[in-house]
Amino acid sequence: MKPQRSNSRSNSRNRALVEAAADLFASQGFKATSMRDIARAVDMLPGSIYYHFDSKDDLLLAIYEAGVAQITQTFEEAVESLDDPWARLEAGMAALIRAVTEESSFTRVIFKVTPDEVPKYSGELIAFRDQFEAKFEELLEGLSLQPWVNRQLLRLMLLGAGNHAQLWFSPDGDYSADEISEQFCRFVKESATR
Amino acid sequence: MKPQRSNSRSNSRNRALVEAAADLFASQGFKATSMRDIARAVDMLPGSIYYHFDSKDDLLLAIYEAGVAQITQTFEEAVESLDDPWARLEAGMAALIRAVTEESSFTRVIFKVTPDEVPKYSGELIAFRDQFEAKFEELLEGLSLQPWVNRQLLRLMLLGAGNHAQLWFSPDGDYSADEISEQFCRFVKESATR
Amino acid sequence: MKPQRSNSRSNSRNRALVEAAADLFASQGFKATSMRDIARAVDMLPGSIYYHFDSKDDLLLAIYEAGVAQITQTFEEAVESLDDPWARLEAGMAALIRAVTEESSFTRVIFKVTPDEVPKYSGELIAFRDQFEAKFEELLEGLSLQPWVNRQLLRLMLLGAGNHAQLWFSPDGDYSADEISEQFCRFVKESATR
Amino acid sequence: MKPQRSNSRSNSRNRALVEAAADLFASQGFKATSMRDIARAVDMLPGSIYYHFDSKDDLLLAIYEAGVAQITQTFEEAVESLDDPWARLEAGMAALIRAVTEESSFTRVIFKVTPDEVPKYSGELIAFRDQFEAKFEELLEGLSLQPWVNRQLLRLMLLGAGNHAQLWFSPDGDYSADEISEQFCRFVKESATR
DNA sequence: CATGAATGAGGATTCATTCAT
DNA sequence: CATGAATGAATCCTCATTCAT
Repeated sequence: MKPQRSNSRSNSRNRALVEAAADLFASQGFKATSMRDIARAVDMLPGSIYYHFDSKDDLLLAIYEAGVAQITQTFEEAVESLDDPWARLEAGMAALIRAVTEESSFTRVIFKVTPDEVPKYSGELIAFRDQFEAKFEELLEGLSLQPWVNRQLLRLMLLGAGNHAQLWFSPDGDYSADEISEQFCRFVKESATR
Repeated sequence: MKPQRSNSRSNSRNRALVEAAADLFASQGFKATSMRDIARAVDMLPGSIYYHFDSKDDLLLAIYEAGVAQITQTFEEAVESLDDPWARLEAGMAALIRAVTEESSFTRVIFKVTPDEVPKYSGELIAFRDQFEAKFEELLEGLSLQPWVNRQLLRLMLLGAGNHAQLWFSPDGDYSADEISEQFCRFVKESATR
Repeated sequence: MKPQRSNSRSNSRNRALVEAAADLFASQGFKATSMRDIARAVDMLPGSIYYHFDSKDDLLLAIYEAGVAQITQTFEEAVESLDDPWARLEAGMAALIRAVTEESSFTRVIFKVTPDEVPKYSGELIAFRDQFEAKFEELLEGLSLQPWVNRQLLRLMLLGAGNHAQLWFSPDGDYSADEISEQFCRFVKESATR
Repeated sequence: MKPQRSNSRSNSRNRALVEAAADLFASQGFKATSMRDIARAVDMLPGSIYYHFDSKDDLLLAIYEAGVAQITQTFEEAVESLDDPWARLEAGMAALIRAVTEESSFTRVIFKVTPDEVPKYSGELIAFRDQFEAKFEELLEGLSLQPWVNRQLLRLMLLGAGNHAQLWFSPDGDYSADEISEQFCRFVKESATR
């Protein structure tokens, strides 16, 4: 009775829909955004959204997917041309901060909406997050560090610090994403390399 | 016309009410927790809650207030007996991680529910948060650091890293709050001092 | 289990209670005024009102009773010293307008709150209203009128006109209750006599 | 961001909805009528009403609008074929009495529900009322009256008398709207001319 | 005389969702 | 592709009232 696999025809309206939803989820949160809000933003009726997506949860899933794809790409582009592991870390960190703040709302949704808000897909959402964190982990692998350094905790510290920027970063503020990244990484570089 | 300091009589039921609400807000989030949920948890009727608090928002305000009081106290107790600035930082950081994770749900609410979820009181909630962050800032003032260190960004990094622990920390996990704090602070200490 | 006949001990608090309720009923209406509103106005708790009155409806009943007593007295005082039937009509009409507007809120309640808002006592309330209207009717009996005049409709016209003043009369307006009454009565006098 | 002229699609159900609401508002009052009551009357669920109207207040606004349109039309039809100012007054007055009593409940709502019951729209509601009263005023302008007559007070007297009929008029009673109007106007005509 | 605490029913409104057209 | 109309359950909250103390 409902043959399609993951109901999301990709045409112009569909794109606008996802973008509007991402904007709203990123700025107000998932629960606080209603289907009405989204519909209004794309000049549609609430019911019409269901032609494109089976549910609000599915919409979020699509946004997460697109967001991870995007941040991964941004991340890789920032890093691929660099050889020095520390330069790569710094570039990656800067990409994270940008993703969490300025960049498109797709990426911001990933860090704003936590998987446990959508039990139905929490597994998938966590998987998407992990997918990105794995990229980040790779970055750390390239570093040669002092024996006292716990790589897992280092990763968590940097991720947390970067993530947190979404709460205080302002494009008009005193620091750019690059400057912030440089400062954060310097603590690690100066301490963890003899 | 009637002073009434913000409707919240303090007796046994009232306490249970706030605690139940804090538990739920901390674990499910503010929006996702209904007054019904809270009422059920304390075996009350939803309407009865309004004898104790004027609104759901006011409940959150009370929790924030209690949470900040508690974390501030925990924080100060952890730090006051210590003289060495780095030892103080480490102890403070550990207190933050504990507050964000194990400790009573009151403190967890502060880091889980963001002020912008409650427009009516966002000002007050931010003030409560700042109150704690000021304590944290004091800690950093005691440190003598290299000239390249930006104290503001350092504070933000540590706060973010600690804050983030709420998402991954597990009391049964590989590391204790103390161990995590020690690792985080070591990056700073080893790099930022001579 | 509840011996008292019409539960309304008359002491100071009781008086304040009825007055506050009358004020609120007169200005906001019966349905729109909550027991909480009334309690707040006399610095009591909502539950405490029930020591004095058995229900909100009973409160209204008491107000109606007091209101009718008062308007009747005002009315009689205005009229008793006069002999000329037309002068009596004019004075009575002026008393009505005052009752509906400036005078204590007790009388205003009678003309603002309609009996059908309180099914339980609608009979009693109507009786109270009739009690006053009877006074008004007496006034008309003294007049000698042309045969074409229907006394019942005349009464209804004057009552309606006076009643209506509650909606537009202002103590700071262009006309006093006396002037209004004089104008209204003049139409009747000039046409209905010889 | 979206004009939307005030949410009220016009089709069959919508019409039934407004009519049912008008009936209930006219007979029980605005505050005393719940959305549940209205929904039950049209065999809908309470929530469904909100597809057609944004709020209970908006429903009242729509009814007022329709009511004023209707009474204005009735009024004009009654008056337009007549030339004699006194005949016009009498016809207009009769139309008012009918509007307040027998006629559709739309018009009755205007005279039963006072603007101050709905603070949000009290301005608009007053404007609607004024719109009708202006029609009534025009009627008086055509009359040549004695110098002692205050046209404003005359208007208020007639309006009040007519308005009041809603409380006592019965279609099965002793008098028709025409008879009542004739009697009321006669007082004015006989006194105020020559 | 009154309070403190609660009840239970009902208030308006919002929600994600459905489905015939 | 989308709408127009509705559902049903849940939302926060307010109500008049009760009753042990």
